[in-house]
Amino acid sequence: MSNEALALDAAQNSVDQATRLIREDILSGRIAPGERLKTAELAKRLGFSTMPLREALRKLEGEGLVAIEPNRGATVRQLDRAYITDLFELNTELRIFAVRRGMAMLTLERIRELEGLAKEYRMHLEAGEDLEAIDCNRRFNARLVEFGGNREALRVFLRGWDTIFAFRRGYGYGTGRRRVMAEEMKLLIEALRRQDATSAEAILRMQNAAMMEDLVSRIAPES
Amino acid sequence: MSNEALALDAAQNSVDQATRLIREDILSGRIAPGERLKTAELAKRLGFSTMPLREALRKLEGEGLVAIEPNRGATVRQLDRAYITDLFELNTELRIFAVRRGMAMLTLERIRELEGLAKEYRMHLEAGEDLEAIDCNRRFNARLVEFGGNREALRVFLRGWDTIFAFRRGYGYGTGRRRVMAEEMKLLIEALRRQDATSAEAILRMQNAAMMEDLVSRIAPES
DNA sequence: GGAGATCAGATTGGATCAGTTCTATTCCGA
DNA sequence: TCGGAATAGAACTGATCCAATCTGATCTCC
Repeated sequence: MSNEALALDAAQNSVDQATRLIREDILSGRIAPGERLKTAELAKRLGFSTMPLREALRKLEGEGLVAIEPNRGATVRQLDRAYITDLFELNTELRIFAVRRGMAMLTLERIRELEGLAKEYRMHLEAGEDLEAIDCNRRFNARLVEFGGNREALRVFLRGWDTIFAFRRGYGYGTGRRRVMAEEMKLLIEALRRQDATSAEAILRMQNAAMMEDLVSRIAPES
Repeated sequence: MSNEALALDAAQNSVDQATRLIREDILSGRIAPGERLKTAELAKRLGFSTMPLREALRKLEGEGLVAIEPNRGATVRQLDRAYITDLFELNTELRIFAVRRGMAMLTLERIRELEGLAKEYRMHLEAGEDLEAIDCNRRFNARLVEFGGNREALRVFLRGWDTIFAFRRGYGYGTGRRRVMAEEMKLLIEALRRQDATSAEAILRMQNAAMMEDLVSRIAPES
């Protein structure tokens, strides 16, 4: 499991280092879905022996990021349409769950933190800094789920989020949704301030519907 | 990821076979949480060389079942109280989500299938066949979540369920809840028949509260 | 000209081995 | 008798080797 997504990698030995490097390469899009991961090639590129890489690939197989077929080696896992939409829907549900559960424990400080992140998001947006905006969006939502207080939900959410974005990178982002997103953050925070779970849930569901439409339109009809 | 929990293991090579065997040993409780998994010992017991076992353990590390510390080897992951309760709560939420989402797509045939499983559960209960009853309960709930139509939710649910039960095995089950459980299955099915999502959700939440209380009472106060 | 067999190169799978790190016992001194 | 250090053993880590398998290209035959 991605304990490392929360607590950082110890990464003292080659296996952990290699795992982290390959994982980053996949999630950042430097290695595309479907691409083969040959141990010899990775060994040369990353400077390890093939042994640690074999173990690293197995670990990533366990995480679901790569698929290993007997005698054919590892490939970056193909993410089909159903998988991505299921993942996305699940993540929306996790956010709603977190908001409902965390509403009572929300402090003013936490709301301010979310406001800060929303503001940062708008700034990056206006400056045209796409990558920073995306990262900020991730931090906003991760924090939102974290305030729900269920660490397992957060773990599942983060893995899903990263996988979805690794996928979207290949298909491009919809820039049209960006400004709406900033507006939705604002509305959500207001709902949180009012302790209005119903409104918050409605906002998240609307957001889900819009994002899902955008997502599906980019994916080939059947895959 | 436990693709194998859904699609069965191909298991042509030693690594996949070893992974499956060790996973079963852990989830069935034959190997206790915290116990060390020495490659040499496993190699002798399972009849493989140490090489495939190293990779198998890495894969299980990715799945979150074992923890590997540098130069100290693998141990069955320790499941603390917060982890288990978070997992349990998440699973309840996933069931509620599945019921809400799957309600509209419920056919009479599916409801009958659930009824069949509920009946089987009662029979095993009266016959005192605990293990069969537990397995039946798992199938009932897995089917319930599956009818929700979100395969990712199902995957997360199953992994959580298996982990929780691997944990409970060590602390013993509450036999007092058994008969209530059978009653709750019945009520849930009735609610599904009436397309009454609100009732169904209420039943699941009540069940969650009762189970959680039972669970927490068995765990040491702090761990 | 196309389909299937064949063969060489590339890649994975499993095994063994030396080096390093950790663990647990033992031994020595206070 | 207790505490700490030294040591011996066990286990893990990383590297290399060889066999088994796959991939892709060429060649032959229909």
